[in-house]
Amino acid sequence: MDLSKTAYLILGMLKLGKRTGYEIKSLVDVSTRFFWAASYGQIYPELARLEELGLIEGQADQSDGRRRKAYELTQAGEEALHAWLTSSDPLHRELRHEGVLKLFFSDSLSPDEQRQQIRRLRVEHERTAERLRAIEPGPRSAREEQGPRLPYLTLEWGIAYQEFMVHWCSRIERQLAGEAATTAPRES
Amino acid sequence: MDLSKTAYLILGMLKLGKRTGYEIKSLVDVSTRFFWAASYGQIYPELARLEELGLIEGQADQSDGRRRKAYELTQAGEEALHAWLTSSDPLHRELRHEGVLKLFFSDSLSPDEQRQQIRRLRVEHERTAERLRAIEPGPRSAREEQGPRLPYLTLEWGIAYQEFMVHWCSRIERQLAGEAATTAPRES
DNA sequence: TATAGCATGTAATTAGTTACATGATTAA
DNA sequence: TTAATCATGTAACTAATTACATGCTATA
Repeated sequence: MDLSKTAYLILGMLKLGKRTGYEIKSLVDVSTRFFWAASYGQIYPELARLEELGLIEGQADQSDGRRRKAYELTQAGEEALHAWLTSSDPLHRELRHEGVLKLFFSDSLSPDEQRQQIRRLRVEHERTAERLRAIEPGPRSAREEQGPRLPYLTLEWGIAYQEFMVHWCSRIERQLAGEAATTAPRES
Repeated sequence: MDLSKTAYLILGMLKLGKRTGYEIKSLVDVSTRFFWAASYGQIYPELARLEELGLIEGQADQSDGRRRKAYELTQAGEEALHAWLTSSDPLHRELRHEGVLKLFFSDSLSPDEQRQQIRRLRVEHERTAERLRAIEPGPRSAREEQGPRLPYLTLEWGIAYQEFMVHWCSRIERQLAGEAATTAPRES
Protein backbone atom coordinates (compact mmCIF):
# COMPACT_ATOMS: atom_id res chain seq x y z
CA MET A 1 0.00 0.00 0.00
CA ASP A 2 2.20 2.79 -1.27
CA LEU A 3 0.46 6.14 -1.22
CA SER A 4 1.40 9.45 -2.81
CA LYS A 5 2.49 12.30 -0.57
CA THR A 6 -0.71 14.10 -1.46
CA ALA A 7 -2.66 11.10 -0.18
CA TYR A 8 -1.01 11.60 3.21
CA LEU A 9 -1.85 15.30 3.05
CA ILE A 10 -5.50 14.28 2.76
CA LEU A 11 -5.29 11.67 5.52
CA GLY A 12 -3.67 14.29 7.74
CA MET A 13 -6.40 16.79 7.05
CA LEU A 14 -9.07 14.21 7.87
CA LYS A 15 -7.31 13.35 11.12
CA LEU A 16 -8.07 16.95 12.09
CA GLY A 17 -11.77 16.28 11.58
CA LYS A 18 -14.49 15.10 9.21
CA ARG A 19 -14.27 17.10 6.01
CA THR A 20 -15.45 17.37 2.40
CA GLY A 21 -13.06 17.67 -0.54
CA TYR A 22 -13.97 21.31 -0.81
CA GLU A 23 -13.12 21.93 2.84
CA ILE A 24 -9.82 20.09 2.51
CA LYS A 25 -8.89 22.28 -0.43
CA SER A 26 -9.82 25.46 1.46
CA LEU A 27 -7.76 24.37 4.45
CA VAL A 28 -4.76 23.45 2.31
CA ASP A 29 -4.90 26.88 0.67
CA VAL A 30 -4.39 28.67 3.99
CA SER A 31 -1.99 26.23 5.58
CA THR A 32 0.17 23.59 3.92
CA ARG A 33 0.03 25.19 0.53
CA PHE A 34 3.33 26.99 1.18
CA PHE A 35 5.18 23.69 1.51
CA TRP A 36 2.71 21.26 -0.07
CA ALA A 37 0.02 22.46 -2.47
CA ALA A 38 -2.90 20.47 -3.89
CA SER A 39 -5.62 21.18 -6.44
CA TYR A 40 -9.15 19.84 -6.87
CA GLY A 41 -7.81 17.77 -9.73
CA GLN A 42 -5.74 15.85 -7.21
CA ILE A 43 -7.99 15.90 -4.17
CA TYR A 44 -11.24 14.47 -5.55
CA PRO A 45 -9.72 11.49 -7.39
CA GLU A 46 -7.47 10.82 -4.39
CA LEU A 47 -10.46 10.80 -2.03
CA ALA A 48 -12.12 8.19 -4.24
CA ARG A 49 -8.93 6.11 -4.27
CA LEU A 50 -8.50 6.30 -0.50
CA GLU A 51 -12.08 5.23 0.07
CA GLU A 52 -11.56 2.36 -2.36
CA LEU A 53 -8.57 1.31 -0.23
CA GLY A 54 -10.62 1.50 2.93
CA LEU A 55 -8.47 4.20 4.51
CA ILE A 56 -11.29 6.73 4.64
CA GLU A 57 -15.06 6.53 4.68
CA GLY A 58 -17.38 9.05 3.05
CA GLN A 59 -20.86 9.93 4.16
CA ALA A 60 -23.14 11.53 1.60
CA ASP A 61 -25.48 14.25 2.75
CA GLN A 62 -28.24 16.13 0.95
CA SER A 63 -30.11 17.49 3.97
CA ASP A 64 -29.49 21.18 3.29
CA GLY A 65 -30.10 20.83 -0.44
CA ARG A 66 -26.42 20.97 -1.26
CA ARG A 67 -24.92 17.66 -2.23
CA ARG A 68 -21.89 17.04 -0.06
CA LYS A 69 -19.79 14.08 0.99
CA ALA A 70 -17.73 14.35 4.14
CA TYR A 71 -14.96 11.87 4.83
CA GLU A 72 -13.49 10.41 8.00
CA LEU A 73 -10.44 8.26 8.68
CA THR A 74 -11.02 4.56 9.25
CA GLN A 75 -8.85 2.62 11.67
CA ALA A 76 -6.68 1.54 8.73
CA GLY A 77 -6.42 5.19 7.69
CA GLU A 78 -5.28 6.24 11.16
CA GLU A 79 -2.62 3.56 11.05
CA ALA A 80 -1.41 4.50 7.59
CA LEU A 81 -1.10 8.12 8.68
CA HIS A 82 0.79 7.21 11.84
CA ALA A 83 3.12 4.91 9.93
CA TRP A 84 3.95 7.71 7.52
CA LEU A 85 4.44 10.28 10.29
CA THR A 86 6.93 8.06 12.09
CA SER A 87 8.65 6.46 9.10
CA SER A 88 12.34 7.06 8.47
CA ASP A 89 12.11 7.07 4.68
CA PRO A 90 14.08 9.89 3.06
CA LEU A 91 11.96 12.99 2.79
CA HIS A 92 10.70 14.31 -0.50
CA ARG A 93 12.22 17.78 -0.74
CA GLU A 94 11.89 19.82 -3.87
CA LEU A 95 12.52 23.43 -4.58
CA ARG A 96 11.86 25.24 -7.82
CA HIS A 97 12.83 28.84 -7.52
CA GLU A 98 12.94 30.86 -10.71
CA GLY A 99 14.42 33.87 -8.92
CA VAL A 100 17.51 32.02 -7.79
CA LEU A 101 17.75 30.37 -11.20
CA LYS A 102 17.78 33.76 -12.89
CA LEU A 103 20.40 34.97 -10.46
CA PHE A 104 22.59 32.01 -11.35
CA PHE A 105 22.67 33.21 -14.95
CA SER A 106 22.82 36.95 -14.27
CA ASP A 107 26.52 37.52 -14.81
CA SER A 108 25.72 38.78 -18.28
CA LEU A 109 23.43 41.52 -16.96
CA SER A 110 24.49 45.08 -16.24
CA PRO A 111 24.93 45.96 -12.54
CA ASP A 112 21.78 48.00 -12.80
CA GLU A 113 19.76 45.14 -14.23
CA GLN A 114 21.16 42.84 -11.57
CA ARG A 115 20.11 45.18 -8.78
CA GLN A 116 16.64 45.52 -10.23
CA GLN A 117 16.17 41.76 -10.37
CA ILE A 118 17.38 41.05 -6.86
CA ARG A 119 15.14 43.83 -5.63
CA ARG A 120 12.18 42.18 -7.33
CA LEU A 121 13.07 38.90 -5.69
CA ARG A 122 13.17 40.55 -2.28
CA VAL A 123 9.83 42.29 -2.80
CA GLU A 124 8.13 39.02 -3.73
CA HIS A 125 9.34 37.37 -0.55
CA GLU A 126 8.32 40.40 1.49
CA ARG A 127 4.83 40.15 0.10
CA THR A 128 4.63 36.44 0.88
CA ALA A 129 5.86 37.12 4.41
CA GLU A 130 3.09 39.67 4.83
CA ARG A 131 0.47 37.27 3.58
CA LEU A 132 1.64 34.69 6.10
CA ARG A 133 1.61 37.22 8.92
CA ALA A 134 -1.98 38.03 7.97
CA ILE A 135 -2.92 34.38 8.38
CA GLU A 136 -1.06 34.05 11.68
CA PRO A 137 -3.68 35.21 14.25
CA GLY A 138 -5.95 32.25 13.41
CA PRO A 139 -3.52 29.41 14.17
CA ARG A 140 -2.04 31.37 17.09
CA SER A 141 -5.31 31.69 18.95
CA ALA A 142 -6.11 28.06 18.11
CA ARG A 143 -2.84 27.08 19.73
CA GLU A 144 -3.44 29.25 22.78
CA GLU A 145 -6.75 27.48 23.29
CA GLN A 146 -4.89 24.17 23.59
CA GLY A 147 -5.72 23.18 20.02
CA PRO A 148 -3.08 21.71 17.67
CA ARG A 149 0.28 23.46 18.09
CA LEU A 150 2.36 22.08 15.26
CA PRO A 151 0.38 23.80 12.48
CA TYR A 152 1.23 27.08 14.16
CA LEU A 153 4.88 26.05 14.32
CA THR A 154 5.00 25.38 10.58
CA LEU A 155 3.42 28.77 9.96
CA GLU A 156 6.17 30.36 12.04
CA TRP A 157 8.60 28.37 9.95
CA GLY A 158 7.06 29.77 6.77
CA ILE A 159 7.44 33.32 8.02
CA ALA A 160 11.03 32.64 9.11
CA TYR A 161 11.84 31.20 5.69
CA GLN A 162 10.43 34.23 3.88
CA GLU A 163 12.38 36.49 6.21
CA PHE A 164 15.53 34.53 5.57
CA MET A 165 15.07 35.18 1.85
CA VAL A 166 14.38 38.88 2.41
CA HIS A 167 17.51 39.30 4.52
CA TRP A 168 19.63 37.39 2.09
CA CYS A 169 18.40 39.55 -0.80
CA SER A 170 19.05 42.71 1.21
CA ARG A 171 22.59 41.62 1.90
CA ILE A 172 23.23 40.99 -1.79
CA GLU A 173 21.66 44.32 -2.69
CA ARG A 174 24.00 46.11 -0.29
CA GLN A 175 26.93 44.15 -1.69
CA LEU A 176 26.06 45.11 -5.27
CA ALA A 177 25.45 48.72 -4.24
CA GLY A 178 28.86 48.80 -2.53
CA GLU A 179 30.57 47.60 -5.67
CA ALA A 180 28.73 50.15 -7.75
CA ALA A 181 29.94 52.88 -5.40
CA THR A 182 33.55 51.74 -5.85
CA THR A 183 33.25 51.57 -9.63
CA ALA A 184 31.43 54.88 -9.99
CA PRO A 185 31.98 56.88 -6.79
CA ARG A 186 29.74 59.80 -7.67
CA GLU A 187 26.62 58.73 -9.47
CA SER A 188 24.50 61.82 -8.79
CA MET B 1 7.28 32.58 -28.08
CA ASP B 2 6.52 31.32 -24.59
CA LEU B 3 9.14 28.97 -23.27
CA SER B 4 9.14 26.71 -20.25
CA LYS B 5 11.40 27.59 -17.34
CA THR B 6 13.48 24.55 -18.15
CA ALA B 7 14.01 25.94 -21.64
CA TYR B 8 15.57 29.02 -20.05
CA LEU B 9 17.71 26.80 -17.87
CA ILE B 10 19.10 25.29 -21.07
CA LEU B 11 19.57 28.65 -22.77
CA GLY B 12 21.40 29.88 -19.69
CA MET B 13 23.69 26.88 -19.66
CA LEU B 14 24.50 27.40 -23.33
CA LYS B 15 25.25 31.06 -22.69
CA LEU B 16 28.08 29.74 -20.49
CA GLY B 17 29.53 27.91 -23.49
CA LYS B 18 28.91 25.38 -26.26
CA ARG B 19 27.61 22.17 -24.72
CA THR B 20 26.01 18.81 -25.42
CA GLY B 21 22.84 17.61 -23.71
CA TYR B 22 24.93 15.28 -21.60
CA GLU B 23 27.18 18.11 -20.48
CA ILE B 24 24.20 20.31 -19.63
CA LYS B 25 22.75 17.55 -17.48
CA SER B 26 26.08 17.04 -15.68
CA LEU B 27 26.37 20.76 -15.01
CA VAL B 28 22.80 21.05 -13.78
CA ASP B 29 23.42 18.17 -11.37
CA VAL B 30 26.21 20.02 -9.59
CA SER B 31 24.74 23.52 -9.76
CA THR B 32 21.13 24.56 -10.34
CA ARG B 33 19.71 21.21 -9.34
CA PHE B 34 19.15 22.45 -5.79
CA PHE B 35 16.74 25.13 -6.98
CA TRP B 36 15.90 23.88 -10.48
CA ALA B 37 16.40 20.26 -11.46
CA ALA B 38 16.18 18.74 -14.93
CA SER B 39 16.37 15.20 -16.33
CA TYR B 40 17.43 13.81 -19.70
CA GLY B 41 13.77 13.29 -20.45
CA GLN B 42 13.35 17.04 -20.40
CA ILE B 43 16.69 18.18 -21.76
CA TYR B 44 16.91 16.27 -25.02
CA PRO B 45 13.40 17.01 -26.29
CA GLU B 46 13.81 20.63 -25.20
CA LEU B 47 17.06 20.97 -27.13
CA ALA B 48 15.28 19.74 -30.25
CA ARG B 49 12.45 22.21 -29.66
CA LEU B 50 14.81 25.13 -29.11
CA GLU B 51 16.70 24.32 -32.27
CA GLU B 52 13.41 24.10 -34.14
CA LEU B 53 12.61 27.59 -32.85
CA GLY B 54 15.98 28.89 -33.99
CA LEU B 55 17.13 29.83 -30.49
CA ILE B 56 20.01 27.41 -30.49
CA GLU B 57 22.10 25.74 -33.14
CA GLY B 58 23.54 22.26 -32.89
CA GLN B 59 26.68 20.98 -34.51
CA ALA B 60 27.02 17.23 -34.93
CA ASP B 61 30.44 15.70 -34.45
CA GLN B 62 31.71 12.14 -34.97
CA SER B 63 35.44 12.87 -35.09
CA ASP B 64 36.40 10.95 -31.94
CA GLY B 65 34.10 8.03 -32.72
CA ARG B 66 31.51 9.14 -30.19
CA ARG B 67 28.43 10.69 -31.69
CA ARG B 68 27.87 14.02 -30.05
CA LYS B 69 25.94 17.18 -30.81
CA ALA B 70 27.01 20.40 -29.14
CA TYR B 71 24.72 23.40 -29.12
CA GLU B 72 25.28 27.15 -29.12
CA LEU B 73 22.97 30.10 -28.66
CA THR B 74 21.89 31.98 -31.76
CA GLN B 75 21.35 35.73 -31.70
CA ALA B 76 17.64 35.08 -31.14
CA GLY B 77 18.53 32.74 -28.30
CA GLU B 78 20.70 35.38 -26.63
CA GLU B 79 17.84 37.82 -26.87
CA ALA B 80 15.28 35.39 -25.45
CA LEU B 81 17.58 34.67 -22.52
CA HIS B 82 18.19 38.35 -21.82
CA ALA B 83 14.47 39.12 -22.05
CA TRP B 84 13.75 36.43 -19.48
CA LEU B 85 16.55 37.51 -17.16
CA THR B 86 15.27 41.10 -17.11
CA SER B 87 11.52 40.44 -17.22
CA SER B 88 9.30 41.46 -14.35
CA ASP B 89 6.90 38.53 -14.61
CA PRO B 90 6.05 36.96 -11.26
CA LEU B 91 8.57 34.29 -10.40
CA HIS B 92 7.72 30.63 -10.34
CA ARG B 93 8.36 29.56 -6.75
CA GLU B 94 7.45 26.13 -5.58
CA LEU B 95 8.36 24.25 -2.48
CA ARG B 96 7.44 20.68 -1.66
CA HIS B 97 8.82 19.69 1.68
CA GLU B 98 7.60 16.43 3.14
CA GLY B 99 9.39 17.08 6.43
CA VAL B 100 7.50 20.28 7.15
CA LEU B 101 4.30 18.61 5.98
CA LYS B 102 4.80 15.79 8.47
CA LEU B 103 5.51 18.31 11.18
CA PHE B 104 2.24 20.06 10.42
CA PHE B 105 0.36 16.85 11.24
CA SER B 106 2.53 15.70 14.13
CA ASP B 107 0.35 16.82 17.02
CA SER B 108 -0.94 13.26 17.30
CA LEU B 109 2.58 11.88 17.85
CA SER B 110 4.16 11.28 21.23
CA PRO B 111 6.80 13.84 22.33
CA ASP B 112 9.42 11.18 21.71
CA GLU B 113 8.24 10.48 18.20
CA GLN B 114 8.11 14.20 17.51
CA ARG B 115 11.70 14.68 18.64
CA GLN B 116 12.86 11.78 16.52
CA GLN B 117 11.21 13.18 13.42
CA ILE B 118 12.53 16.71 13.82
CA ARG B 119 15.97 15.27 14.41
CA ARG B 120 15.73 13.34 11.16
CA LEU B 121 14.74 16.51 9.38
CA ARG B 122 17.75 18.33 10.78
CA VAL B 123 20.13 15.52 9.83
CA GLU B 124 18.90 15.54 6.24
CA HIS B 125 19.55 19.24 5.92
CA GLU B 126 22.95 18.86 7.56
CA ARG B 127 23.88 16.27 4.98
CA THR B 128 22.73 18.48 2.13
CA ALA B 129 24.72 21.37 3.57
CA GLU B 130 27.80 19.16 3.62
CA ARG B 131 27.29 18.09 0.04
CA LEU B 132 27.07 21.72 -0.99
CA ARG B 133 30.20 22.62 0.95
CA ALA B 134 31.98 19.82 -0.87
CA ILE B 135 31.04 21.38 -4.22
CA GLU B 136 32.02 24.87 -3.10
CA PRO B 137 35.78 25.00 -3.90
CA GLY B 138 35.09 24.66 -7.62
CA PRO B 139 32.86 27.69 -8.12
CA ARG B 140 34.89 29.67 -5.57
CA SER B 141 38.16 29.35 -7.42
CA ALA B 142 36.31 30.02 -10.69
CA ARG B 143 35.05 33.25 -9.20
CA GLU B 144 38.48 34.19 -7.85
CA GLU B 145 39.86 33.83 -11.37
CA GLN B 146 37.41 36.50 -12.56
CA GLY B 147 35.04 33.92 -13.99
CA PRO B 148 31.28 34.11 -13.42
CA ARG B 149 30.47 35.23 -9.87
CA LEU B 150 26.73 34.76 -9.60
CA PRO B 151 26.83 30.94 -9.73
CA TYR B 152 29.04 31.07 -6.66
CA LEU B 153 26.58 33.41 -4.99
CA THR B 154 23.68 31.01 -5.53
CA LEU B 155 25.79 28.20 -4.09
CA GLU B 156 26.39 30.33 -1.01
CA TRP B 157 22.65 30.86 -0.93
CA GLY B 158 22.07 27.12 -1.03
CA ILE B 159 24.40 26.58 1.91
CA ALA B 160 22.77 29.43 3.83
CA TYR B 161 19.33 27.95 3.20
CA GLN B 162 20.38 24.52 4.46
CA GLU B 163 21.92 26.14 7.53
CA PHE B 164 18.75 28.10 8.14
CA MET B 165 16.84 24.81 8.18
CA VAL B 166 19.39 23.17 10.49
CA HIS B 167 19.23 26.05 12.95
CA TRP B 168 15.47 26.15 12.87
CA CYS B 169 15.28 22.42 13.57
CA SER B 170 17.78 22.75 16.42
CA ARG B 171 15.69 25.46 17.99
CA ILE B 172 12.56 23.31 17.83
CA GLU B 173 14.47 20.35 19.22
CA ARG B 174 15.58 22.42 22.20
CA GLN B 175 12.05 23.69 22.65
CA LEU B 176 10.61 20.17 22.67
CA ALA B 177 13.37 18.96 25.00
CA GLY B 178 12.62 21.84 27.39
CA GLU B 179 8.97 20.89 27.50
CA ALA B 180 9.84 17.26 28.11
CA ALA B 181 12.02 18.34 31.06
CA THR B 182 9.10 20.27 32.57
CA THR B 183 6.66 17.43 32.09
CA ALA B 184 8.98 14.70 33.34
CA PRO B 185 11.78 16.30 35.36
CA ARG B 186 13.70 13.12 36.10
CA GLU B 187 13.67 10.77 33.16
CA SER B 188 16.72 8.66 34.13
C1' DT C 1 38.12 -7.76 -20.38
C1' DA C 2 35.11 -5.61 -17.72
C1' DT C 3 33.51 -1.50 -15.82
C1' DA C 4 32.94 3.33 -15.65
C1' DG C 5 31.97 7.17 -18.14
C1' DC C 6 30.51 9.61 -22.51
C1' DA C 7 26.60 10.34 -25.35
C1' DT C 8 21.75 10.36 -27.31
C1' DG C 9 17.38 9.36 -27.08
C1' DT C 10 12.42 7.55 -26.01
C1' DA C 11 8.34 5.19 -23.82
C1' DA C 12 5.77 4.74 -19.94
C1' DT C 13 4.35 6.57 -16.03
C1' DT C 14 3.33 9.78 -12.31
C1' DA C 15 2.27 14.32 -10.65
C1' DG C 16 0.06 18.35 -10.92
C1' DT C 17 -2.51 22.54 -12.98
C1' DT C 18 -6.08 24.79 -15.43
C1' DA C 19 -10.26 25.34 -17.03
C1' DC C 20 -14.59 24.01 -17.44
C1' DA C 21 -19.43 22.00 -16.41
C1' DT C 22 -22.99 21.69 -13.15
C1' DG C 23 -26.03 23.15 -9.67
C1' DA C 24 -27.27 24.53 -5.16
C1' DT C 25 -27.47 28.38 -1.21
C1' DT C 26 -26.57 32.75 0.93
C1' DA C 27 -25.69 37.52 1.25
C1' DA C 28 -25.51 42.14 -0.98
C1' DT D 1 -31.46 39.50 -8.90
C1' DT D 2 -26.86 39.06 -9.08
C1' DA D 3 -22.62 37.79 -7.21
C1' DA D 4 -20.13 35.12 -4.04
C1' DT D 5 -19.58 30.92 -1.95
C1' DC D 6 -20.43 25.97 -1.31
C1' DA D 7 -19.77 21.67 -3.54
C1' DT D 8 -18.34 17.85 -6.81
C1' DG D 9 -16.18 16.39 -10.48
C1' DT D 10 -13.52 15.66 -15.06
C1' DA D 11 -10.88 16.44 -19.47
C1' DA D 12 -7.06 18.31 -21.44
C1' DC D 13 -2.84 19.61 -20.79
C1' DT D 14 1.90 20.50 -18.99
C1' DA D 15 5.75 19.07 -16.32
C1' DA D 16 8.84 15.85 -14.82
C1' DT D 17 10.82 11.29 -13.46
C1' DT D 18 12.24 6.66 -14.29
C1' DA D 19 13.87 3.21 -16.68
C1' DC D 20 15.38 1.46 -20.55
C1' DA D 21 17.88 0.79 -25.25
C1' DT D 22 21.90 1.69 -27.78
C1' DG D 23 26.70 2.06 -28.64
C1' DC D 24 31.03 4.17 -28.19
C1' DT D 25 35.84 5.10 -25.52
C1' DA D 26 39.02 5.11 -21.82
C1' DT D 27 40.75 3.14 -17.74
C1' DA D 28 41.70 -0.43 -14.19
